[in-house]
Amino acid sequence: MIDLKFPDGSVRQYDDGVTGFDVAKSISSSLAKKALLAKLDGKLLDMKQPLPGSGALEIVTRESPEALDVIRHDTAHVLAEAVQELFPDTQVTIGPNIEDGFFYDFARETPFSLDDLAAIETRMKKIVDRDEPITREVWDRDEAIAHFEEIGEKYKAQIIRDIPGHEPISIYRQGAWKDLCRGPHLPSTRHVGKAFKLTKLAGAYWRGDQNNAQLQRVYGTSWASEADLEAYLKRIEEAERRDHRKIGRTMDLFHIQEEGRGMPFWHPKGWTLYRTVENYVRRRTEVAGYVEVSTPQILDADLWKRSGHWAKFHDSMFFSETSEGEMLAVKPMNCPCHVQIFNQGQRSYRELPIRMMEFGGLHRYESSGSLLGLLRVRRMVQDDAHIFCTDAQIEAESKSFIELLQLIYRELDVELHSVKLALRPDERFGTDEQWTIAEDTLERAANAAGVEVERVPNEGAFYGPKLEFHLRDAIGRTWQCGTLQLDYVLPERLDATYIAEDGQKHRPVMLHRAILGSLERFIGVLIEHHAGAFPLWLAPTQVVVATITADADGYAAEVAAKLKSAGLRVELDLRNEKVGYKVREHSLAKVPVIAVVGRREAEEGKVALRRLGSDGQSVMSVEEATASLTKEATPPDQRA
RNA sequence: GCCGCCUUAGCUCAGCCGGUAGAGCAUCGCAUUCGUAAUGCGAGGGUCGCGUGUUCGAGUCACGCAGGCGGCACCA
Repeated sequence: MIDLKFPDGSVRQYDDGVTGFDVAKSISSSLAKKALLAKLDGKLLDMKQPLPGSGALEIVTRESPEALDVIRHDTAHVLAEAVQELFPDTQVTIGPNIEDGFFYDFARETPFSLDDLAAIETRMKKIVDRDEPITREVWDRDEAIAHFEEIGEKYKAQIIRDIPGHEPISIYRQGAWKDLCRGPHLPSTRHVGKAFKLTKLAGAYWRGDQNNAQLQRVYGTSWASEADLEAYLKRIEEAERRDHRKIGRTMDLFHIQEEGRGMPFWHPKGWTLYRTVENYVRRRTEVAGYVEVSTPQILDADLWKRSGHWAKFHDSMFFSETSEGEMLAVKPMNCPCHVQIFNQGQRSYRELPIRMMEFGGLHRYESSGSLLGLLRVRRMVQDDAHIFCTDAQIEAESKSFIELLQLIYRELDVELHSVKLALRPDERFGTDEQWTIAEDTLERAANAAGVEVERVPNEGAFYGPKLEFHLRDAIGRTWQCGTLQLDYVLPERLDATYIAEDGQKHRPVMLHRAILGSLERFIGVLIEHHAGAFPLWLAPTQVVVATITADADGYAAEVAAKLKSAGLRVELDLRNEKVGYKVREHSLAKVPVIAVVGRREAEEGKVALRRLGSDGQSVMSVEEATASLTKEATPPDQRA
């Protein structure tokens, strides 16, 4: 006998071997009908799986949050069944659930087309209607491998081979179709429901390696109810309206054209935003004890060979041979240049740490398929700095860097999504011992600054591990913006030294760090976070002075001049248009403040301020308006 | 770079089975001076991404290329 404790606190006894389904039925037949999964001591089980022992039992229904992942996973299985019914020459591989949905990777000669997707979706709904029971079986490993080999599912056979020896090989049958899967699953295909939609088609490499075969990946979204699906589709649609490329065009911020793929042209308004962000970060960085430098855009390739970048990255560098036979390369990164400045003259331990920063213009020949608006470009400016310090200074420097980054993100009002610790890659310089120290030090510093890190193997730079600070774009993709990298290698390769207290030459450690990452990417994300409606201090145009009739033209010009001389970015709209038209146009252009003036304001020496997003106005004197707007437009680091 | 999709006026888009290009907004002109999210009338604006082919005839069909979008791979 086993004891089961229910959510209401009651405890009942059941026979050994009882299933979740039996228990649900003993409570009520309606519960048994809508039961999806059994949750025993927090572990999800199939309804038809015998409960392994006593514990706290919960019957999971469609409404439970944990049901959603299983619904999504089962939708992927229904997708695979539909695909194999319609396209028998297709092999299945893997099909996990992901945020908001699922995907499934298929192996087949001819790629799917969008028409195929529609047919597959129709077939999926038929499979749901068929209400095929889903049942679990445990197979012998070798038999399972032989079976999948025999039916031509070589990817499945490979997956089974890679399952650790002690784990059971569970096979799920779903009507006449079956798949290797860990589970758990719903009782039958009816429970998948029809609140799903196949969304996109993509190529994806087997096991994420471009040397392997390319599979056909089908993405879909799946929800517990039609209403949730509708809400999701609407959310995506709204997010697409925040796309920085779209806002960049409508607000006239920047453009990119064919002749300069990945190389943004900044328009006057976009450049105003850019410089506002740049100058803000410059001030914050100076206050934090950095010195700013500037280094050449083009250098002899020899420097990049010595640093090690040439060997690893010359495929994505711009370079050319001069008429005199010199090989010159366009700067893809600033680090070696900063070491050159450090190396001038003899450094003393008394100077350390040296925090050397540069808004460094870089060019990288990024692969054509990776370019994306401002978020992935070939020409960028990094807010790059290198801290040359001693081992003893690493942790404190790291911690204060992370705190500076947090302050700046807070003041720019962007939300940090996650912090990753990218660990040693296969191709690397330096000893394992150095790597271990470097990785642990970065994690300790992050924790000291109150940041939890997610360790990701293999993703570090060739010279050291990285902390990556990720932000999200409007549709939820994450982008590395800030970074902190600990490097023992470059000082060695480029022979950087200082004289320590003992009178001997020592190697400094280098911390590579950026807060925004690149101005381009950061501003792309910034646009999407704010949907173009920036706080006053960032807005390219802060105030539009708009007239109601031409009578007020002279007064409006006076008002605009006063606001401008107070340092505000002001435009004057004297066009012969109705005030409603002007309000609409400037509101759509996300101008934060419209100062309307008519005959009345002109007579009384006042302005009527209208804030973006509100439909009221507040009437005040020009002096009051100037004072309050100037105060609000002050960058956060310069406020009292 | 790889897979799928897309490319028509400055922008957003319509153009059925191939018969020779259209709307709204924007722009320009005229009228209107009108108090908080679109005043009216009129005009101009297109090598239909580029190239080749099929055809009496191609925006429409086929092939190639380029760029963009969504993924994958890459990301110092």
